[in-house]
Amino acid sequence: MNILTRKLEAVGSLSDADKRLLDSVIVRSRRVKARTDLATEGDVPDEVNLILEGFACRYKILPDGRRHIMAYLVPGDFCDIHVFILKHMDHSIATLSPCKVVGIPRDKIIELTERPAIARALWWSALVDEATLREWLVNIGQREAPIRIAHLLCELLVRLRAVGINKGDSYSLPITQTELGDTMGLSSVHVNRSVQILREKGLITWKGDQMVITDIDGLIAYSQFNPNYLHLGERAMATR
Amino acid sequence: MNILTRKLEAVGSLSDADKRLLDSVIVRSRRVKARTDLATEGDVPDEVNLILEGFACRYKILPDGRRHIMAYLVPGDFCDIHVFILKHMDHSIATLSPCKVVGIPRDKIIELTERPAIARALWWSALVDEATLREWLVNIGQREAPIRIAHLLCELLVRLRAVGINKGDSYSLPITQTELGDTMGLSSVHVNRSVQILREKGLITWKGDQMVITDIDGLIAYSQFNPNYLHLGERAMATR
DNA sequence: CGTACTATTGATAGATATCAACGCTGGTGG
DNA sequence: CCACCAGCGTTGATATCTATCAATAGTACG
Repeated sequence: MNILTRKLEAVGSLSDADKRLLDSVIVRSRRVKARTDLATEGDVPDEVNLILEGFACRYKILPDGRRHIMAYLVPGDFCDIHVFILKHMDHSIATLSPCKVVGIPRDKIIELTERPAIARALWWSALVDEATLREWLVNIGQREAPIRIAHLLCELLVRLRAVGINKGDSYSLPITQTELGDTMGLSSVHVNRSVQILREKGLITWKGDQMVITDIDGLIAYSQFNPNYLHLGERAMATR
Repeated sequence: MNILTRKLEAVGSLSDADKRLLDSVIVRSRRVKARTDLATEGDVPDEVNLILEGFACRYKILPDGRRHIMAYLVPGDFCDIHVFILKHMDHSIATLSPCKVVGIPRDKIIELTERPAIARALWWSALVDEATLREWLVNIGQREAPIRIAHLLCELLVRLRAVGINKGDSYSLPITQTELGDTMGLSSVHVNRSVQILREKGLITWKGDQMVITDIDGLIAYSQFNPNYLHLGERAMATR
């Protein structure tokens, strides 16, 4: 079962025909180096990118050169579905790590949306993306740095678990502390000190790409994490 | 022309039949007092609320009692379209000022989405809401307090202008400084001082409900405001 | 074996929160 | 009609959080 199917089945089961259709869109995937734009603000893309492996992000650059990362795109996530309605990209998308990506042409997407179960799952996915944005807004607006970071780490575990690319309470987090800072609205120095607090509390280990959550219950409690906003069914929540 | 039609026509023109259908959903509107929940986190609403007059907001309450406002809902905005896909509300919705609201039953919404032009306009509206959320994330994550507030004031002018309820560069902003703080991730004291900076710079006047932007070009420049993310067509942008 | 990026640390500056107090205003009950 | 009360805006003093600057060390990579 491909990763997209796995993600969409969290919403509701799909017929064999639906699954075959989903398989058929994942052909001719390409490899993309780390830190490469998949789409740039102002673009009018003609196909939709789906991440198969690796981490990508949505970001904006401010006039003074600062960057803010507004979303992480992990395997199973679509980059630019809005293309069908909104003319130009109002933000950019870039890989963070090396990625495997597949570009799905317009026609194929339309074919997908003609299947009610798939259309519903895609709509669910878009709404969850929006709910995640709202939670990020609260996170940045209200929580102080170490808690803010801890909250993100919980979210990522749940999201990666939903597509089965966690390893227990560990996962690959191929980003730098500077990138984490651009995500959390913090300087890289402050991220460093905040991460050290999480380490000292015995909540996590983070070395290279490997994020190990050593005390998941502690991390959830510390970060006030409540996964409701991800709207995962019971099935996905139980999957380890 | 009702306010919903006005908003949706910013995307593309609608047929007379479409307009009549839109008129038909705005019946039996009700008045709601200020500071009243229209939906509460955990609810499973059965109809969709549309704001006709007044300001409402999306918000979440944190375990320690803090509140974060994640969106302003102004006339023409739908509160809870996601109801069709996501079971329960992952946030609450409340009026800020006295409002006129209409509850649109499920069936009516389905009827609306059977019209291609209306369906497209509703989809556009949802995508713009999401783009707005991304811009708010950048705003809170990267800009300091007075600029952050200025940016919001620019956005509100553009949005209210799009539905024709501005008065030149002035509009009714029926919220307190504390509520503005809950929106911007700032304390009310700091909001107060930041607003004074905007006043001293000659950019705005704000007394009671009346927000007067006294130097719109200055405010746009100061806040680095770029309305691209609102994806308004040329028509809406030119409307005063 | 340089080179460049990343992580880390210390010192200092700046932004924002918190606490406390006061005046103003609008509503409300006597 | 007036006294009182509650909420809001405002101000000052102080504490806390976070950014910036600068330096060092580890690490990957050509």
